[in-house]
Amino acid sequence: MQIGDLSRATGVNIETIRYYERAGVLPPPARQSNGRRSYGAADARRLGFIRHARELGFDLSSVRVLLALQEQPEASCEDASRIAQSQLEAVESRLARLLSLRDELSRMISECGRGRVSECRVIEALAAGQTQPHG
Amino acid sequence: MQIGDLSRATGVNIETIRYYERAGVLPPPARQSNGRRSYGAADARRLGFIRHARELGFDLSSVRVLLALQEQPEASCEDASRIAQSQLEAVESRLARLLSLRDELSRMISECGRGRVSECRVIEALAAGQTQPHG
DNA sequence: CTTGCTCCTGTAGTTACTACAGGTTCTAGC
DNA sequence: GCTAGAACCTGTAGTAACTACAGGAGCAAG
Repeated sequence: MQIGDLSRATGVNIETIRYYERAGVLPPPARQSNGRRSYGAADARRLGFIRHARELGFDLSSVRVLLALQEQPEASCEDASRIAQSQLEAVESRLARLLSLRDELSRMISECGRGRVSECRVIEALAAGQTQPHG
Repeated sequence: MQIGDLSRATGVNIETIRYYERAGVLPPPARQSNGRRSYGAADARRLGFIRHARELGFDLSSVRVLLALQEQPEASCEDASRIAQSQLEAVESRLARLLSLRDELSRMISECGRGRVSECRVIEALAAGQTQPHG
């Protein structure tokens, strides 16, 4: 499998695959006699794992830890669970934040009189925010 | 007001204030005779506006547009409303995505047997994801 | 044998900052 | 007047996770 095939198989950009190799989450693959990268099914599985973890919001350093854990099946599961737990907490706090943003944006839009900017609630809402406390 | 005062007044990092000047969202301020930046109340208001917009998830190019609109009060409100509307849509889609991530993470964690990695549902859940379609 | 595709390396650009190096200026205390 | 230490200045580089491009090589088809 050349890099283009792996890209099509996994939906991951070619440049991103090479980036993952530089970043140390994909091992340097074997090379064909002409110097081109040669991948196998294991690489596709690993890349699929990485892609899914990234889509779940794990950063590459967490992915590295998860991959290392995966390679020692006798190790404890707690590290993986802890990473997922902290990821869940981050997701919960992003959720709470986004919910309040949605409310504020909805309110801004519904209050916009569709008149002149001087009467526009959108800009006023943004300007008003500066006096409110923020955590 | 020197840059440090403005920073304390708005809660925006000094380096970030200088960055905003380079990025063209804060106008280059007057300088004291010693070359130091000198700000007024209008700058603090503008920076508060920028900060609030950034907290709402607007990127700097949207902030630039909103600021430009703000400066021509005779213009139509529709541009501002449209920016807020597209922002709302982005927030809604991020919300939907995060909600499903939360469910998947919760499930992963609750199914983790807290045994060996070989039985770990967290890693398995990530590996399994690769065969599922993603939009 | 030329066109065009895929691949290679290496570097620079992206966003929104943040951090540092190396230098100047101001302020307070002695 | 002198010195220590803030606070400020410019300019550059680092961050994450890519993305894009320059410039060159190999390969397959017509």
